[in-house]
Order: sequence, then structure tokens, then C-alpha cells
Amino acid sequence: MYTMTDNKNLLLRNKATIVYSISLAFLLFLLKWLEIRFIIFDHSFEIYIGAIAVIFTVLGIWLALKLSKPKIETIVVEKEVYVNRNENFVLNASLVSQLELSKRELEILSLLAQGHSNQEITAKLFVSLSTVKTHIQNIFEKLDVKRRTQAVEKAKRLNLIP
Amino acid sequence: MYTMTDNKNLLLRNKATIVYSISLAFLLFLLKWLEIRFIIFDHSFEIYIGAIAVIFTVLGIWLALKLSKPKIETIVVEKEVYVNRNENFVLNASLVSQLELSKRELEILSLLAQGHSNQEITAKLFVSLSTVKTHIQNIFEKLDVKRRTQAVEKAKRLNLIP
DNA sequence: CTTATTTTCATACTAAAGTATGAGGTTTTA
DNA sequence: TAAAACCTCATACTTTAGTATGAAAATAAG
Repeated sequence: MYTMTDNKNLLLRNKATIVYSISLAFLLFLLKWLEIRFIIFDHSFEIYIGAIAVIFTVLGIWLALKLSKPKIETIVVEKEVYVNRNENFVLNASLVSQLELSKRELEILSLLAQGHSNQEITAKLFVSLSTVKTHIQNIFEKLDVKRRTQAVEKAKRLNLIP
Repeated sequence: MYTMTDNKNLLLRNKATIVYSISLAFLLFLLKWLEIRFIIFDHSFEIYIGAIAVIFTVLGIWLALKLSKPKIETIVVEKEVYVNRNENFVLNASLVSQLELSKRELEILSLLAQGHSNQEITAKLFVSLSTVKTHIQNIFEKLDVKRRTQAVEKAKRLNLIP
């Protein structure tokens, strides 16, 4: 099966070469034949050359059309998938990676969104207030926001948190 | 104006013809020149004809590439973009009435959810900072919350704001 | 028209959030 | 194994948010 496919590809790939070779052979034969007639009958030299020019131009055009590869144009169609806010939350993992948000940062972002204060977050995660503040600061930088309400709004909009 | 456009289209449409005509004229001149050299110096006839063939083949190829519109093969790629379904937000009017939230309060609640600071809200609504604070205070009481993040979370959960 | 509700605004104060800087320990990656 | 990334924590300070109280104007409802 594979051998069959290979053979088939070989023929297809070299089709133009084969065709041109055969055509050239035929045209050379034609040249010789016309040359003989020219020598014998001494017809107009210009007509002969003109015929050569036209014939080979046509051959060139035909060959170019066969050889040219179709230009591939890719169109990206954005298909909007509507997601109900909480039910079908799908994490935008690529964006999380792009923004370089760590697991801890996402965790804290979630707790912000749930309405917790910094002090409450310390109790939930068993860390100090300054740790929480540091994480929040990092989150703000990565999301390019100034306050927690902005962070939450943006994170939900971008599907970073449910 | 229309006449100008017509003239322009005429030139564009016949561009290939014009180019080919000029090229042919040039090549005929070249032929004549080569012919004269051929007659004078009596070089090989086959080389001369071969040169003609090659030249005109190249011309044909060049012409075809210019003439032919590249075959454009279009590949459509679907990319899924997750969009929150804000369109289907249905205000929980009965609950708004139950909680006795006024229009102004809902308005300010929305701006909170969008991530605005108090000062920013003053600018948007053309009221003073203490007005904003008073409204927010009233919102907190009616929603029984302690901070804006809680208010936003609860309001979205209860479909009070989009 | 009177009353109730809403909106507006101020003041003084406390609490929480946010900023900037520095440092050390742990885990992951190349 | 070294470097990078992540997590943790502290300190000092500024800014914003939140609280309590009071008052007046505007609008809506009875």
C-alpha cells in the first residue's frame, strides 16, 4: 500500500518534467523537419523563426500554469462559544500561562473574587498578611490593574477564575 | 470622473497584452540582430534556434506568471473564543424590589463591579465623593455585606447586575 | 398639599488596601 | 548542580475604602 502511494507520488511530482521532456523531443523533431524543408525549399526565414517563437512561448505559458503552486490562504474564523458564567467555566489555561500566573496567585485571585478581605485570606491559607499582600501585588502587575475589583472583573472576563 | 476610471481600467486590463507586445517587439529586434550576426559570422544554426526556443519559453513562463491569477486555496480554521453570555442577563427585578435597591444604587453597584474606584465613580456620575460613599454604605446595608468585593459577588450571583 | 423617599453633600475618623523595598527558604527547571 | 521561579515574611508608609453622624434639596407617592 505504501509502495503504491510512493509510486503514485513520484509520477505526479515529475509529471511536468516528463511532459516537458516529451514536448521538447517532439519540438526538436519538428525543428529538424522544418529545417529540412527550409533547406530544401528555401522558404521565408522569418516565418520559420516566428513559428519557433510562438510555439515555445505557448509551451512556456502552459508549463508555468502547471508548475505554479496554489497560494494557500488561511482564514481564522473565531467561533464564539457562549459560556454561562459559573456552570461551564473552562479555564483559559493558555492565557494563564501567557500571563505567567502561578497556582498560588490564581488561588488568591479566586478568594478575592469570593469577597474575602486580606485578613480572611491569611486565615484560609495559613500565611501572613504580608504574604497575601505580596501575592496580590504580583497579581495586579500581571493583570495590569490597580485594585482588586479590577482584578476580579478582568480575571472573570478572561476566564482565569470561575 | 467615470471616464477617468474607465481609462484606467482599460490600461490595467490590457497590461499583459501591452507587455507582451513590447517584449515581442524587443525580441524580434533581437532576432534580427542575431540573424545579421548569424549571416555575417555563419555560426551554428542549431545554437541559434536553441537560443530562440529557450528565450521564448522563459518569456512564456514569465508571462503566464503575470497573467494568471494565483490559485488561492482557502483553509478555514475555527478558533473557539469563550465569551461570557452577558446578553442573557435577566434582572432579578423582584429581588431588587425586595431589597429596596434604588436605581442609583444599582447604577453604582454596576460601576463597582466594573472595577471603578470611588473617585472614578464621582467623575462618571458628576456627584461628590461623599455622595458615592453614602450610596455604597446604603448598598452594603441592603445586601448585608462588609466590602465592595462581597457586594459585587453577591449582586452578580443574585442577578442584580449584569 | 403633605409626607415619604431618594439623592446629594459635608465632616471627622478608623480600618483596610495598596506601594515600595528588602531578604531568605523551597521547589522547579535546564 | 546552578539558576530561575515561586513562596514566604517583614517594615514603613500612603492612599483608598469604610463608618458614623448630620443636614438639605429634589422627587415621588398618598
